[in-house]
Amino acid sequence: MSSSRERILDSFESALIRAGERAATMDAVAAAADVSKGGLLYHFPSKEALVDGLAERLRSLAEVDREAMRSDPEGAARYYVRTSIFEDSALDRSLVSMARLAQQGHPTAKASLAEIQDRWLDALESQLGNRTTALAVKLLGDGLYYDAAFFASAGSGRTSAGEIAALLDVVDLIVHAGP
Amino acid sequence: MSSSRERILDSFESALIRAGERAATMDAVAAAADVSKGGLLYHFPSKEALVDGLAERLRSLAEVDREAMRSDPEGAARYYVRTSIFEDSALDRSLVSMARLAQQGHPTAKASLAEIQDRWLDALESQLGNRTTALAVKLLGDGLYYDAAFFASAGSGRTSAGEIAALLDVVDLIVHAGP
DNA sequence: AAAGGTAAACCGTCCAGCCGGTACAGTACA
DNA sequence: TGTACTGTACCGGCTGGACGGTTTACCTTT
Repeated sequence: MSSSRERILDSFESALIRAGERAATMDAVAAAADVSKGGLLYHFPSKEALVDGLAERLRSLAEVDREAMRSDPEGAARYYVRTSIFEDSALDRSLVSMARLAQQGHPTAKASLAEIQDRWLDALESQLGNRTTALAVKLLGDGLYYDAAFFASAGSGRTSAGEIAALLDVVDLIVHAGP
Repeated sequence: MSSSRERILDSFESALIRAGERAATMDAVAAAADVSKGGLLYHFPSKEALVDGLAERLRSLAEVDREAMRSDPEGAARYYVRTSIFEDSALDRSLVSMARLAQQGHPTAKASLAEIQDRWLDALESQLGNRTTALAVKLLGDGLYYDAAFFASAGSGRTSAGEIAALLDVVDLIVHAGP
């Protein structure tokens, strides 16, 4: 079985995604992780520590993703939009849960997300050679991502595979038009 | 002075935008609206009623905006992206505050937002005559909007006016390429 | 015009319950 | 013997909501 520490972080993420920050209480997380409250506080002495743990995990996952984006055979732009459909990957979950915290005004979460966003934009720009093109591609992906994150539990799969394919054509159009 | 009812709704919005759902307590809203807690509960007998009040206001603001979009001289696509920069309008505030609630898993807020999103997409599609083009334009605007909503209090004006202008060129490109 | 009535628009306080966190004694296992 | 917990009991602070007044505005009736 995975370590208690990881299980706790997973449970914290799940609670955040499913029901928001308010429902992600220490008691709820401990119960979901099959750990006593004392056990939870042994690993993470405060809720802030729990958030820090999540932020660190997100940072490393995002770094791996940026590397994958850089070396994707279809190019960074297509990669970014293609992977912007919410498919419940470790990165997706980490990102959405951090977004939930950021929306509550949590400073650590906000800073963590802002940093990651900037790095993604930089990575796109360095490959596409153009700030506007990079921004347009990123925004398109972000729109897709946020919509999915918002309505994840509602109408599942609001954007179909066919629509994504068509959208990728639009991405090609934007990228090729760039100087 | 504006009516207590409107002032309460405004205060509720402000609290949600500035500090998230958790900080938007009944006490805080009452204090900000310069009304006693009893007075607040007179107008809105529960927190749910407060959300309903916000949802209704959002619905009517969104309807006005769709009408403006339909008849904009520059076209619906440009209008949508142009107005996706968060500029603290009544609609912006209403939308962001409802998004905060939706992120907390609030059913009314989720449904309200989902409905509005669909209508916007329909309005874009009916003018652009193409689903994919409409979706691309909408996602671009959504990305812009969500980013702004997330980092509103952080780096103010993360997307400059010049970048918006360049982005609007990209919008033209997408729209003209459509069949 | 004075008196009386009434309903809407509030005020201030109290309460049960939940939340994060503390404290600590005990336990399984390597 | 130390590490990694469990379980329980507890606390202060905050939250949504209930509730019983009180003020204000506007009629009627006399």
